[in-house]
Amino acid sequence: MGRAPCCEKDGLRRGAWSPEEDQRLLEYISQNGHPNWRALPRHAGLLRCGKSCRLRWINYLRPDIKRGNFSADEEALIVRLHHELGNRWSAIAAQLPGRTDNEIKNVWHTHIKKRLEGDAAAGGRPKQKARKSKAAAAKEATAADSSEQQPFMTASPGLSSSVSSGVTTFSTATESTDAGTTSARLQLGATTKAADMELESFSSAEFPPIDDSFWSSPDVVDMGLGVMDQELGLAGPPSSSTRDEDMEFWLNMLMEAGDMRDLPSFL
DNA sequence: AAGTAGCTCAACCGCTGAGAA
DNA sequence: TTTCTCAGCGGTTGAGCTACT
Repeated sequence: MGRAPCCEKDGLRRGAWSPEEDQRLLEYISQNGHPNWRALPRHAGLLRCGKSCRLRWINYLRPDIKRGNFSADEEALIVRLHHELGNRWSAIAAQLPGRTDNEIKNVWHTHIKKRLEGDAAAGGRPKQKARKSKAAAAKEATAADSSEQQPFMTASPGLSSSVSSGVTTFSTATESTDAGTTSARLQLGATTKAADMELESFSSAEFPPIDDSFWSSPDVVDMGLGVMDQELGLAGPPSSSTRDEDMEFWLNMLMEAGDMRDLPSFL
């Protein structure tokens, strides 16, 4: 089967996008949408291939992209979803509103995976330098700005200690105070249709099929996230037994991170 | 202050599946 | 049914940045 080349290499720009290109793409899509990525750059006057435009839009320019570091509960959710779905980053991203598959993939490989491995190897706290790039700082600044614009984003000064007390791997010096901590939980109800389809179709010998109602059930929304509610005083009366079990679940998961294959028993 | 090593993340590459012809 | 085109996905890369020596 013949496959069209990604793009004609001749005359097309590659590499980092300039602000002008971003502006052009943004303006074009806001006016015309993106019915045809392949034709889009030509119509928009961009010397890029459609694929590049699509990636730039999805991973950076889309207005609903959430900036800033991943919160502890977002990371916890990623850990759980990765355990359930494997490297299906788009399916995982569908459960994290405002996050892209690329971003989640990067975070998994650069943060979460290392922490889990560190825990498994050292049986304790992973070593990670307290580093913060300019880009990350800028992102955080943007996140702080957007948190003012988006009421659902709640700063959580107490999060680091509270979460780390139960889930040691999710607390680092660089990521202790994130805006948007509760957004993932609050937006979980807004499961996208695509995600639903993904989850409907997901079924394997290793994992049982997941019912749609699973994702909207209070148990799931609370799983590993309810702790935050308590700390932040956001939730009603805690159901202590389930919350304790949740804590125990995450502890076990992270303690056993070296042997992730054994985890499906929690399902 | 300079050099080096390690980290982050935006972007690219190549493959797959779906839909149209 | 076969062929072709396209969008989307996951894996990988490398430039730029920061911490460390």
